[in-house]
Amino acid sequence: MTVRGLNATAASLLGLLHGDSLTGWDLVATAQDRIGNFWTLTQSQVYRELARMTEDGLVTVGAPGPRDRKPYTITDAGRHAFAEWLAGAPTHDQIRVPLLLTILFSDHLEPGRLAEILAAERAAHAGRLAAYREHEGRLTDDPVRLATLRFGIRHEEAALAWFDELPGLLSATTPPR
Amino acid sequence: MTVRGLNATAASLLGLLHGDSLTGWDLVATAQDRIGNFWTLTQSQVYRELARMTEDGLVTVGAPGPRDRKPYTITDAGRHAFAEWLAGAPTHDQIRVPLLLTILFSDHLEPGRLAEILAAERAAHAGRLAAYREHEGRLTDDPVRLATLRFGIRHEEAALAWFDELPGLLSATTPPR
DNA sequence: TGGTACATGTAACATGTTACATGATTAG
DNA sequence: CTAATCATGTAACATGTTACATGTACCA
Repeated sequence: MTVRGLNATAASLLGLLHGDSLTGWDLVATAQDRIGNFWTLTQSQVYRELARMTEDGLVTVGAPGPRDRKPYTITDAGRHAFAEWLAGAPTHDQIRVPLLLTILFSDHLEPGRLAEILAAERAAHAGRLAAYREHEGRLTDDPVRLATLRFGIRHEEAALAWFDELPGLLSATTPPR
Repeated sequence: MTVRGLNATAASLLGLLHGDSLTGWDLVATAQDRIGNFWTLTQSQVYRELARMTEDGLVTVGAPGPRDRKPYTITDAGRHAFAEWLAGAPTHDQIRVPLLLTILFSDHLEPGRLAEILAAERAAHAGRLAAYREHEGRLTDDPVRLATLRFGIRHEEAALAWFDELPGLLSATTPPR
């Protein structure tokens, strides 16, 4: 029951618990669906955070159902902790793009290999953009989800535009031997 | 001397060590300068990775200099491990945008608070973009660094465009009571 | 000679990842 | 009755963060 500060992962679980009670399994699925595009969390984390939040009195466990399903319900303390977390300034973004390291050190790479990597990465971004756009059409009713999806779309569009200007930027790299 | 796989953080240190030998302190500063915009690493991590890589024979420590400065030098094994890491497919991007959680759950927030948060975030992005653009002017000679910087610029431009379309997207959110 | 920047590192903890172990229910 | 899926969770490890402890050299 020690009071601990919420992290964003725990907070998002509490956010998802504001409606019905959900089991750990449900939470994994729901999180994947609702925030999976911009926030990853694993099964392990979910169960760990649930155990911790139970200890802290932010959620309560209901009686085990059919397959040992255990519904978690948010408490008033949980709502309060969530509201406090939500009203605080969001922490800084975390962006780590391994490809940029590859590019930065690409002089230690055979030229052909870089082109391969870039092509594969570009394709992955294009695929994600297409999936987002398809999703976009089916989200006309939910403004906040649309807003987060739009962020993803903008992000992927920017990535593609960048991929397309890359050859021009890097052409000077190739040493003229 | 157990062989361990490289992680991106260790690899980037090896990348930076391809020129001169550098001390842990130097590496922190150099990393901040060269990859700081898209890859964070702390002092603690640097010393930990250096200790580990020394154990693994990827780098060697030179004789302590003036202020107990210890120059680290990459070994052939280190170069090999780095080359192998670099040629591999980059791992997937890691993007975590806490603000998107804030927005997704913004119905639990007083309306005015959301506007405040958005304004502050937008300003932060605008500031970063300005800094990048200023930097851009002074980078005409280094194509790979320019390429990574351009990624940052594209990313920030996308963010700003998204902030500007946000009010329109979210206006439907406000329940008409 | 006293403060600042340099330079090392450890300790403790928080968070995230991967792999595994266990069993219940359901669908075919 | 058997395979797939649901559902729990632990263990071990990797990575990242924050705070602290220690001392050195330089500069005003």
